[in-house]
Amino acid sequence: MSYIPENALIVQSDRTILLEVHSPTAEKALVAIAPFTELIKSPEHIHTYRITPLSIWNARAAGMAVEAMVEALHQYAKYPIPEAVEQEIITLGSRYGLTIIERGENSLILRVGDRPLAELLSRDKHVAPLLGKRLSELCFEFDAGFRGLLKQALLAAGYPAEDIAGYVTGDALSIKFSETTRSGTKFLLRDYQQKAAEAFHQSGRVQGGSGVIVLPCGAGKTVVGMAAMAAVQESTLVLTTSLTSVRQWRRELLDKTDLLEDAIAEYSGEVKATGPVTLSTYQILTYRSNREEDFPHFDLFRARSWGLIIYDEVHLLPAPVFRITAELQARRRLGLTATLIREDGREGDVFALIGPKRYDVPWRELEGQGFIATANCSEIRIVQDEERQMEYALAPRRNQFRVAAENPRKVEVVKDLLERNLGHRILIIGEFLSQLETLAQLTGLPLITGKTKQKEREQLYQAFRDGKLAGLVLSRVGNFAIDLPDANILIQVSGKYGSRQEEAQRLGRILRPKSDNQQAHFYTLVSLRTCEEEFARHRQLFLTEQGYSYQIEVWD
DNA sequence: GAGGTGGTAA
DNA sequence: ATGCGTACCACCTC
Repeated sequence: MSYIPENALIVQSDRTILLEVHSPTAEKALVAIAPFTELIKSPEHIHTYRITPLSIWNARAAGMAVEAMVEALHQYAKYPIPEAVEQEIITLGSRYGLTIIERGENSLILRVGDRPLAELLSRDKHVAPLLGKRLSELCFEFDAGFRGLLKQALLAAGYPAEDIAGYVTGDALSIKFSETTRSGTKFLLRDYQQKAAEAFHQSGRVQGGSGVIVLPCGAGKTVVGMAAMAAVQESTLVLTTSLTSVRQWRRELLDKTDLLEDAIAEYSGEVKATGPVTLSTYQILTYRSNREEDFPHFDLFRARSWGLIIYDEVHLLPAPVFRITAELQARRRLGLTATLIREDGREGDVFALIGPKRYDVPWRELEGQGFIATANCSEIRIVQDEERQMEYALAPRRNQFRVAAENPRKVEVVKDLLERNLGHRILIIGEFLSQLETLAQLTGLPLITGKTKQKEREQLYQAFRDGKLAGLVLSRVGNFAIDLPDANILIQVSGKYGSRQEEAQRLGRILRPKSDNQQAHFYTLVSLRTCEEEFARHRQLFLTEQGYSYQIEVWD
């Protein structure tokens, strides 16, 4: 058995790949395998990647040959590659492109690579009903309305289609980036943003595109969306998760492009307008007054001739929107996200209906180039007063978490941290309103909760942005308020059961690059000898998996 | 602008 | 691991 010690990879038969970070060939190995694998975790010494059918097909869609994938593994593997893994890459990888959707004279055509597959598919339970007349041994005609459904069915059958049938031309829209933003600073599209937009616009064999761009939080996904709009030059529908996000898009569009106010419309609960560029939310689209009814706001998709539909945070796209997207396959579609992983496991629908992954950049790389900040994480463990310990011990189990979370001694620690980080931009985030109210009072910082009026929020954000406020106290609104500017210290006084999602979002808050190169710091406060410790362990795991270092301090 | 509904976190 | 209970969002109607 051959063994090459200087190689960085260990390929295992469960389709995971271990990468030894300190190996001399680690960097090259990573570049070689990144296109067809997914990162699972990245603690300090060994990173874990995984090969999945979708990761292989994404690479194929990006033009990577099956042989190149196998070769990458052979070249950098420390031990021989398990036969099964090589076989899987070859069989799955070579399926991509065996089915092609193309434009016929009056309809769409499914072209199949070989006869056995044509027979197989024409008998497939889900594929067959969507196919129309068989034009030849290898070609089937089908109804253009089934384009999305057919791609879903083919993917489910294990033969993802390459769709080169092209797109309709939407209403023309003139949009370009401004050289200077309206706020007066010089605007330059970053290299990776440019590449991402190009990868989208020139992907596949047909000009213009469909697909997903994956970028970490804070890397400027909105800007990439705008670059795609500038490339397409047709009217655009932007779908987002929240109103805040809608407003953010509007602000960014006005700030960085030559679009005028009137060209950008908002379709929301408040205003139902459409324009050459229309911004809306998933929530209004999925609204209906009762379960049997149709979705009244789906008309928005037909309101204009959209040349491009942008799905912001595409990993959160709700199921009904998938359904309508299946009918909109002739429109260009761009998905933006920080992660392709969906909680409901419908990654395949994103692949089939929005499109393959067209571009991504590893977090580390952006960190290295200074586009997102590096973060230090500390956990501060705080002893409870004896009285409090008794209260904790006697509390019914379901209340214990709250007792621990609201440990009054956390206030001292917060005050100390405020002093230690004088002059920094500080956010304090917590779970329980009563605790946050106390904290706000004692620190003299303003509190923002769900009840705070939108207008007041914006004023406070602005004051914080201008440096007139040293810090803000936030309830869970802080998880969503994406327009919070440049903070570099985040203090988490209580959190939900160590929720990973929440942790990631909150961490993302402070990952925007700091002009003065200050390190971002994430503190989380935990009461000693309480259930908070367990949740903390959870979090440590998460942080280290994500490649962040953390320290523990004890406060007593 | 208030108050209700139904969704989400996970 | 899960899920209780709490908090929040965005929609609707009036």
